[in-house]
This record gives sequence, structure tokens and C-alpha cells, in this order.
Amino acid sequence: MSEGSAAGVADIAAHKTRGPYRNGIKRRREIILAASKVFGQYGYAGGSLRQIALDVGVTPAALTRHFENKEGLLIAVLEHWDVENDRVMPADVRGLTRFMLLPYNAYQHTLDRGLIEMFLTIAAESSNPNHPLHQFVKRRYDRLMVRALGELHYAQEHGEILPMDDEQMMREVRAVYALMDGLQLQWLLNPDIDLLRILQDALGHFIQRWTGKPVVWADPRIIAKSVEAERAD
Amino acid sequence: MSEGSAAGVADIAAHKTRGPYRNGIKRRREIILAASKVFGQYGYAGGSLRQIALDVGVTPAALTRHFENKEGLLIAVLEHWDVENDRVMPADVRGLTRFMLLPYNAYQHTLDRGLIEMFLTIAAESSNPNHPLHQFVKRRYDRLMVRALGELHYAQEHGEILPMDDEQMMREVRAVYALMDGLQLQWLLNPDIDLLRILQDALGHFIQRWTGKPVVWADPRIIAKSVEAERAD
DNA sequence: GTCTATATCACGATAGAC
DNA sequence: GTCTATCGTGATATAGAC
Repeated sequence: MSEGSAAGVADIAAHKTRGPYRNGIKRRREIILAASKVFGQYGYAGGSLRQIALDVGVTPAALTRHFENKEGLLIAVLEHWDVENDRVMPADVRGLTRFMLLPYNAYQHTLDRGLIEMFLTIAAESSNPNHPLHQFVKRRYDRLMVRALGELHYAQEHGEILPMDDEQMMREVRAVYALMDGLQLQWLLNPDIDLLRILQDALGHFIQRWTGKPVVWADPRIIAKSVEAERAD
Repeated sequence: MSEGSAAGVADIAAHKTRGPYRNGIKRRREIILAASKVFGQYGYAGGSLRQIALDVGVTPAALTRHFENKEGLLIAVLEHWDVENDRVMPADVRGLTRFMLLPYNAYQHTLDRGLIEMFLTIAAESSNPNHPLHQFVKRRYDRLMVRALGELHYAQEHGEILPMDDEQMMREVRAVYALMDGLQLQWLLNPDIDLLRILQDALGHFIQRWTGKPVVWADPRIIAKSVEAERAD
């Protein structure tokens, strides 16, 4: 849940160019931000359109003008943050470097508590096949896995890591992302833990096995730079 | 979320011995099982007392005779499964052995999908400090961490692992449980993944680092035996 | 594009009969 | 111990005025 695809860009772009929505795009953004906060705090089932509308300063009816219904709003929210995340973890960061950035990426997320709450809550909530958003969330996570697997392949093809068979690669990728998600859950329950350090330690051992060489983590100032990038919205 | 304390035993025992509740204990159990299913499927906020009552075959009013309110019911559910889990992961399994059993323990959980759904959903949902169950769940996870840390200490004192400082131990423990929780989340979204194998692989590398020796996993028949134990309810 | 007003429904909880 | 009946609340969603 810590990284995402760029689905939904076209959708948002459409609203930017089509006439009738010219003035609505700003309000639409406000709604998405408020919805992120509310869904993060109370989950999807627990969060109400009323609360979101109250936050924005409009009535619930105004929300259903911009988004078909509650479900559509959540989907828009998820897609919005997928796009946002591309700014922190650009698509042109490939191979092993992408994995090396994961701890920073997770650390970034801790700067906005509501986001982690939302993604984890939604993921757990929608895990049941009967949940209206199950397919959407499942596909989203599948894409994330495929993408990560591709990057590990890339690393191998470019000689960044020792040879490894496909099945093994998949297991490594799943373990790494499990680590990320699980640790973010722990951070939610106890924000005092040193998420960056624990993640670097654990991921470092994974990567060390992959490369056969000790891991050297980048200068912490990289964090500051990335933070800056994310804050610039 | 994969292992728990034995809190609540006294509570349940009281209902067994005290007169007025003599006949209520069976119904109480039915309610707890139904509640596990419903909370697992819909989360705490999303699950309703009505649905639980419908499952049991009584009216919602009957539920509030057995449990003060919705919150009290969920707490009873969590405590019930903590006790159940002690049968699979007995308290007298100490040190490194306890960690070696974690993959089987997680695998056990996959036999009853509702349980993983419930624990993960509740954990994510209640992670917000404003949630009525936040303190309860936080304390529960804290106890789990302290217990696990204690077992790693035990392993060190008995020469099962190489020396490690306290801070490092805590990080190792947190990483291991993050792995467990995160992988169970992935399993919920895609039950086809080989949870046992991925967990043994990843945890194996942790333990290998701790001991300095390769890990040999126990005969898979151990799984069958444990399953049998859990099924016997 | 946003409002007010409202339809419709489900929720948790309680009172009191049996 | 369980029932019926009901209260008060808050939910999503829609209709129609402005």
C-alpha cells in the first residue's frame, strides 16, 4: 500500500480541460483532501459524507455532484494519492535504487498520518471479497507487486544483483512489501518507533543477500529533499 | 496481531461458575463466533449487532444482555481468540522455538479467513487515537511485542543466538511481526500466495543471522498436528 | 454548482411483557 | 433469557429551487 500506479491521471486531466468542470476542479480537490482525512480517521465504512462535507464547508448533496457516490469518491481519493506518490517515487527510478528508496518513501508517509491510516484501513476493510471495493483494491495491490517484481528483474538484468529465479524473486518482493505495510501498521499504533531505522535495517539485510555486498544508505539529506518535494503542493 | 495474551480467561471462567450464567455460556459462545464472522467481514464500524443477532438466530436485544454494548462484545471476541491461540502457541514454548513456530502459527490462521480479516481490520481501524478501542488494541499489541522481546532475550540467555544489544533486538522483533502482519494482509487480498513458504524463507533469513547457522524447518507434519489441535473445538 | 428539504433506511440501545 | 416495540440518531441519496 506504500506505492502506487498512475491510474486516474487521464480522469483528472479530463476535468481540467472540459468546460463545465473548469471551476469545479478546485472544489473537487478540496473534497478529495477532506475525504482522505475522514476516511483515514474513520475508515471507509465509518467515515461519512456528512463529515467530509462539513470539513469542506458544503452540504453532502454537493459531494454527489462531483462524485457519483461514496464509493466513487473513495476511488478518486486513492487515484489522487497514486498520482501524488509519483512525485516522491518517480517512474524513472529503476532497479535496485527503487528498493533503496522504499524506507524513505515509507518515512515520507509518516509525515501525514491520515494517509497511512487510510490506505491500511481501506486495504484491510476491502479484503473481503464481498466488499464493494475489493476488486479495485486487489487490482491496485497486484499492480504494485507486478511493478516491484519488474524492478527486481531490471536489477538482475543490469547486474545489480546476483542471479535469482522468478519464484524466489516474487517471494522476496512480497516479503519486502509485507515488511513495509506491517511496520506502518505498527507505527500507527505507536508513532514513537523509529520506522526509518527499522526499515533500513531489515530491508538492508534483504538487499545485502541480493547483492552479496553490504548496503550503504544514502545521506539523510535525501529525506529532506524528498520531503520538500512532497510539501510543495 | 498473530499471537495474543491470555487476558479474559478469568472473565470467561466466572461465567462458567456463577449460577445465573450457567446456561448462558453456550449462547455467549455462539454470539462470539457470529460476531467474529461479522466483524471480520465488515470491520467493527461496518459490522452491525443486527447482523450478528441474525446469524445467531436471536434479536439484537438478546445480545446486549450478554454484553454491555457493541464495544464490550468486540473486546470479548478479541479475548476469546487470545485464549484460543494459546492452544496453538502454548505459553511454555520459549525462546527461538517460539519464533520458529510463527510461520505455522500464521498458516493456521489462514484456515479461518474471518479471523485474519477481523484482527487486521480491527487493528487498522482502531489505529486512530480517537477510536473507542484504540487504547485496548494498542495495549494488546504492546503486550505482544514485549512478550516476543522477552523470548528473544530468553534465546540469548540460553545461548540459542549470538549476542545482540537490546535496541537491536527490539528492531528485529518489530520487523518479524511486521512481516507476519503484512503478509497476512497480502494473503487476504490474494489467498493463492504461498504464505507458509514466503514466511519460512524470510523469517529463516532473520533467524540465520541471529544464530549464525542455517535454518532447518521442522517436518510439515507438525502443521497437520497443530491444525488437528485447533480443529478440536 | 450549491443549496434546502426530504425520502428512505439502518444503526445502537432501552423498556417492559412473558 | 429472550422477545416485541420503539426511541433517537445519523447514514446515503435524490428532487427541485436558486
